[in-house]
Amino acid sequence: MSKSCILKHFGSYAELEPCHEDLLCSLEKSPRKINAETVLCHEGDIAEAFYTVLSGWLFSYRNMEDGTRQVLDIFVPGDVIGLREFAFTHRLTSVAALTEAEVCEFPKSRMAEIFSNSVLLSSLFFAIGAREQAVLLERLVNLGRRSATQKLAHLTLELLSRLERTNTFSQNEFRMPLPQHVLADALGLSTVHVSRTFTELKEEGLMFRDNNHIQIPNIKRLKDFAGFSPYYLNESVPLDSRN
Amino acid sequence: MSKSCILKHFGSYAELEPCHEDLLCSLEKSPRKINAETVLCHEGDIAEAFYTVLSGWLFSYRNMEDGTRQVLDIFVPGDVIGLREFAFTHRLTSVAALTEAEVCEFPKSRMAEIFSNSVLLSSLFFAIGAREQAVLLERLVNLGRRSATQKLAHLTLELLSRLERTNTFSQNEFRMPLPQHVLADALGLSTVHVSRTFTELKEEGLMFRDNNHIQIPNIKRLKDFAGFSPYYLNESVPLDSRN
DNA sequence: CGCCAGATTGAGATCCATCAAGCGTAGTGG
DNA sequence: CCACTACGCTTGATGGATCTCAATCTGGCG
Repeated sequence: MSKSCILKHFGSYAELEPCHEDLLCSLEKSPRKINAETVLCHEGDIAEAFYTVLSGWLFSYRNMEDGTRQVLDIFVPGDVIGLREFAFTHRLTSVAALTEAEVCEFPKSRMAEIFSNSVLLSSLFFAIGAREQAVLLERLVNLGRRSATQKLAHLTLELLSRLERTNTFSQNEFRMPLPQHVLADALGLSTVHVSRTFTELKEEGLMFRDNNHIQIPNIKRLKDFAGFSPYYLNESVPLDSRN
Repeated sequence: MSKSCILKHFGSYAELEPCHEDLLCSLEKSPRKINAETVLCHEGDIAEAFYTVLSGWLFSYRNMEDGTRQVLDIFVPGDVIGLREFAFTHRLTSVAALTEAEVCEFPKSRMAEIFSNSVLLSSLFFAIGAREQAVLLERLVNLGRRSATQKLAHLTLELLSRLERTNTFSQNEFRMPLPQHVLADALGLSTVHVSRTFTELKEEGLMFRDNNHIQIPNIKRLKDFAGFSPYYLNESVPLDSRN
């Protein structure tokens, strides 16, 4: 976490040369701390910047008229927040922090520099947008055609898989700082049912949760159960680094 | 439909100059006809090209292990198919035609020409990707937090709104060539329930469907009912056309 | 005329939501 | 140190939305 986390993230897609690293770093302003449970931006705000996540977890959501809420993204270190608002003047969703977090602002207007100076970085940004789409797609499948237990297992596996990209840790346990009501709003369930679903997964021996700590005794068994295949997160076109 | 439909689509986002038009057109191969009900590509195929839709409707889907299916995109003339596979070597979904259709292949590898030759077109492609994300986002909200009647109304309004971008027609009726089982797979419902839902909407006087023909007596009332706001489809940053 | 796919309708079952109560832990103030 | 509170989680009972299975209907088409 010492250097720009975005470099680590981008570097996991393609070999970056110093000129690319300089350009990327020049876009990031100095990091800004956010407390847990605070809102970074509101739906409808003017959208002038992206954010890159240095540390901590955040999530985006939409508040519905009937008082319910839909959680749309969950952001972990290395992610870019708000890329999709490149095409919009206003924020499509609100964003709030789940834990204490650090983000770097990154003015939207400077994308033009990327596009005019580096084909590789243009491709990379485009690829990251494409990957975000793949994640949304998979979540659509999750909401549309899976049971509550599968939904919960699948989302957990997705997050575990995404964390493995930039962090390394024991494969079968990790910290997932999402309270049950956030999971509920991400999966289209009620918080009560999320609780029941966790106990069901526990009784099946598939997954254990204690105070935000997740433990998975047998990853393969859980993946089979949830219908999870990680290729939508990990397989990617190698991009060469000419320019 | 005489000229490239993609020009019309791209032109609706920004003022295109002749050089842009030439570059775009040079990417498109000659159109290819597809019969209704045939598969254009399969999940897992090598993904070497995008397609632009000249005419007709298509959809993308994922077949699940348990025999169910999730429909993920619905494509209408002017749309780009497969942009998100820029970052993947293999197709994430299968794509099939709903009606007789014409598509133009567009080799993925040539995106590099776009990135190196035109900042405007790079921005435009990026913006189109962002807009696709916004559509997926909204569909996530739809699946997660709305009732069956709202889901169906919302999807219909989305398609109507998207058609209005490139076509012009009477605002309160249009042809929507999606059989009920496709709607069911798009909304995470059973076909039986889609049928019931249509009759419910009919009884409420909100929406009528007869043989793929949709009629909406009072658009505003339906939008209120469905929680539909079109800003995620229509509002966009104006991009200037330098370079 | 018969057939087939799409659509409708009915009855019963299932999954999940809602409401309500209770539990445990962390924090707060007296 | 001890109420007191607040929040997240759990558990039970009940109801509702939607699914499944099955039968029927309709329109197009060979």
